[in-house]
Amino acid sequence: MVTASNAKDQEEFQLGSFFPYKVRVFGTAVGTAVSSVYRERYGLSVSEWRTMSILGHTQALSASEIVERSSMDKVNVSRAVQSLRKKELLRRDIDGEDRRKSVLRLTEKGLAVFNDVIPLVRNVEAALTANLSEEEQASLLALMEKVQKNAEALIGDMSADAGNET
Amino acid sequence: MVTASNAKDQEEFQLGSFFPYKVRVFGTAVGTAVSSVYRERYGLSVSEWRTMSILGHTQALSASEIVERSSMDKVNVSRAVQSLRKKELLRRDIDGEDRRKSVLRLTEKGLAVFNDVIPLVRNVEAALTANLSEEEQASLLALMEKVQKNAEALIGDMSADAGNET
DNA sequence: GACAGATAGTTGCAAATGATACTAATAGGA
DNA sequence: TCCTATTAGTATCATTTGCAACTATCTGTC
Repeated sequence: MVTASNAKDQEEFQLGSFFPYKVRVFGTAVGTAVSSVYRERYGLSVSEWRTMSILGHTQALSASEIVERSSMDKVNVSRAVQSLRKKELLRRDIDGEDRRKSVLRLTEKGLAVFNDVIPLVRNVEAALTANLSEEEQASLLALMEKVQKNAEALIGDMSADAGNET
Repeated sequence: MVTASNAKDQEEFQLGSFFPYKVRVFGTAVGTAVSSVYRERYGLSVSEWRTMSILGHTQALSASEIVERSSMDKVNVSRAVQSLRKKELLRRDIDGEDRRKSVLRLTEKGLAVFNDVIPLVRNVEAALTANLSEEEQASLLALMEKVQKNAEALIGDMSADAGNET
């Protein structure tokens, strides 16, 4: 038994019990369950849905304000806006004060779609956590947030390393 | 106060407190933290990493056996295999009994890469849950699994509805 | 032993995502 | 006023992913 610990460490890696793998599978399942609702009904992508749902209640924001609230980057938002305009769900005007800025709002059609989708996604949301107690739901959210913070810290570290060797 | 409940339901949708949105943001952060490790070091994609890690310890599987163990579909696996072969990290032979089947195993080079990456991803895994107690980790996994089952049930229902109207 | 179906894996096309570079407009000095 | 740096948003290209159709091989039945 000379080769014990070292060889074992490497040999026993099991994808199925690897935490990040489980997270990804979990996230994909949840994401698919929700997004297929608005995809099937209205052909909306995730970015489009996010954009709509942020505009839905606040109305009239610029693209960069949407970026701030949606964890999407500006490229993503720009494409969602284009595609929503093509579908006539969203209208874009130019800010009078600053002509770089857009003023985005849902059209009536867009608002109608949004209001139609809301109860559907709310149902899915409810079904996802139906068999969890209030405490469990709160705990799940809290733990996810904690892990997410750790992940973001790691990502930050890595890009810092990449840019800067000092 | 005539318009109370109905209007409110629709108006108050907040993306930031929408459970599936939180899950997606969480999953993306975790996924990015891990995959950038093997992407930056060896240019491996998630599918490639999964394929390697399944072959790593069991050795010599067919593509469809990888499909069963990886929550990837066969297209995904096929492409990962191609790309790993191009990098000479994986070797494919043809099964003598059934010439449709492939026999996949890591090359020496592939095994070396795999063994090199394992401690790195293990570190990330540890860092992600460093500030969670054993109980919290167990609870997080259990709750994710519960929600995931719900999500899979929903997805199953939806595709059943789509195919079949009776 | 030939033919219908099932199975293993591949290919091609379209949508989605990420990273980088670019254009247009504004702001802040000198 | 003019010049540089910033900011808003768009365009470009490479990767990734999903879906559907396709090829090759095998199995079972007649």
